[in-house]
Amino acid sequence: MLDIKFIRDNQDKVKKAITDKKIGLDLDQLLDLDAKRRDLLTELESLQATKNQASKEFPKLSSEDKKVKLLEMKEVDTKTDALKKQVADVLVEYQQLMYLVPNIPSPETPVGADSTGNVPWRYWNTALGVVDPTKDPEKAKEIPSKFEFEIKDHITLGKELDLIDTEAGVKTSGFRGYYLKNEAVLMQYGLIWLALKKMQEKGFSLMIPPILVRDFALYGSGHFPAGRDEIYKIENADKTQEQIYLAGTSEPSLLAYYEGKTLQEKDLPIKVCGVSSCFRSEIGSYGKDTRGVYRIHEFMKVEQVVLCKADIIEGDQWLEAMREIAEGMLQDLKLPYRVLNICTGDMGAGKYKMYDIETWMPSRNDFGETHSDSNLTDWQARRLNIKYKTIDGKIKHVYTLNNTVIASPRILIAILENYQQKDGSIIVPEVLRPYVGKDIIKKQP
RNA sequence: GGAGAGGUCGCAUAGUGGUUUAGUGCACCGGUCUUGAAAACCGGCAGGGUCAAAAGCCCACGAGGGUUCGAAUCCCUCCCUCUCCGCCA
Repeated sequence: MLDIKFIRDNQDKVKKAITDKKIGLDLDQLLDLDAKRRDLLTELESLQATKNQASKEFPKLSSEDKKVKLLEMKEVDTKTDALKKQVADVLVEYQQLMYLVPNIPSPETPVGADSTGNVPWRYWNTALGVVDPTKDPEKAKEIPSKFEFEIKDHITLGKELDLIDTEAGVKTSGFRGYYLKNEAVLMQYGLIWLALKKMQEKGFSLMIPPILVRDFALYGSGHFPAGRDEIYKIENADKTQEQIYLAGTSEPSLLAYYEGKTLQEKDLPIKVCGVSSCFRSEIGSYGKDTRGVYRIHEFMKVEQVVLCKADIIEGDQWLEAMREIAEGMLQDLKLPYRVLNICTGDMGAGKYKMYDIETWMPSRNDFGETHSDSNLTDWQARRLNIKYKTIDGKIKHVYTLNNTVIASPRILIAILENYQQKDGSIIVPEVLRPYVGKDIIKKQP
């Protein structure tokens, strides 16, 4: 959500953001409603002032005057009631539109219609380290893993080594269901453990947040109303109960922890790290990535969230800091990856600046998204009413940022495929060996 | 599932129809004093809307309705929290 005053004063910027982000919103309609809202409120306020004044004077009046006053007030009440209804109606509509107004993208964000507009700007692998593709495009092409033999995809590897069973998963859970088995289970928990330890060392407080959430949390994070289809709604036997949802990430709950709070500037930044299951309906992507465990309905994720001062420079610094933490995970795992500057058409409505990190997945012969790093400035904080008091006593909304630390099993695709050997075995990444208890996963004879 | 008690500033509380522009304490911030700190004292310390801004005005005591000239206070509905009992990983 943006400040209505900002919207009024910066209509061109907002309209450009709506166009660039391809949001279905008529800003003029919102501005008309806003004007109407203010007119009605002014009118209502003057009626209320009349009423307040009359009530104060009432006890002092003579009984004759009281009778006259009562009649007058009845008229005021009638008008007030009618006006209140109008205001309420306008406010509902106004609020609905306000929820749709996108954040203004950063000056560094490329304008583009879809994922083809995203700009890769940083590549990495163990051998070459960081490569800047603008300076060294040939070297960037060398980042992906090379194989001297015909590779297998994670589905085949997972089946042969008894690590992933999608057939049984589909039988039990339906389309996109899966079972993780044996070393894959240990790897997933090892990854989560490593991620949590790293985040604690970086000064983040660890949380296991609720993933069953009320709708305010999803409105707050920006997943509602636009992304409603992505979210599972829980069917309650008791229909009178409040509707709850299965969140697709711990971000809504991590943010909702601070909903309605006024923090102190000295307590910022707040750094939290959540671990949770994540649920996504994947409605709207039925035909995409149907094989394996790339696009699935449930997975586990360690997520980092920062609440910082309302300062563009500081926000940018945290976006980079969180990107480095995520890169650190991939570097620990020695997996080749690249970082993309996400363009306007591929970023969410609330985002100011966004990076995706994509990890090399040999069977796709491409990088696949494994991390998503976003700065939402105060867009979420306005929805969630998360403020702080500055040292000189001003009230401002915090900036919020979030990024993946590790998401599994998607990252297992990269691990299994990049670490596969000619004989069909998989070398366990060094950092995971203590958790898996072996150096290599071989086919059982 | 049954019974009860509550929801007022960060926390704790006062407030049972008009003197409430919602009081007090703790915490917090600033100051005086002090070598520094503590203590004491002084001051600040409640959000939202309207407005270019300030003043003013309006709204806000869980939410929504109602009674009343007037509601934190009375009534209704809902939500939430806590306590006890029951059930339960």
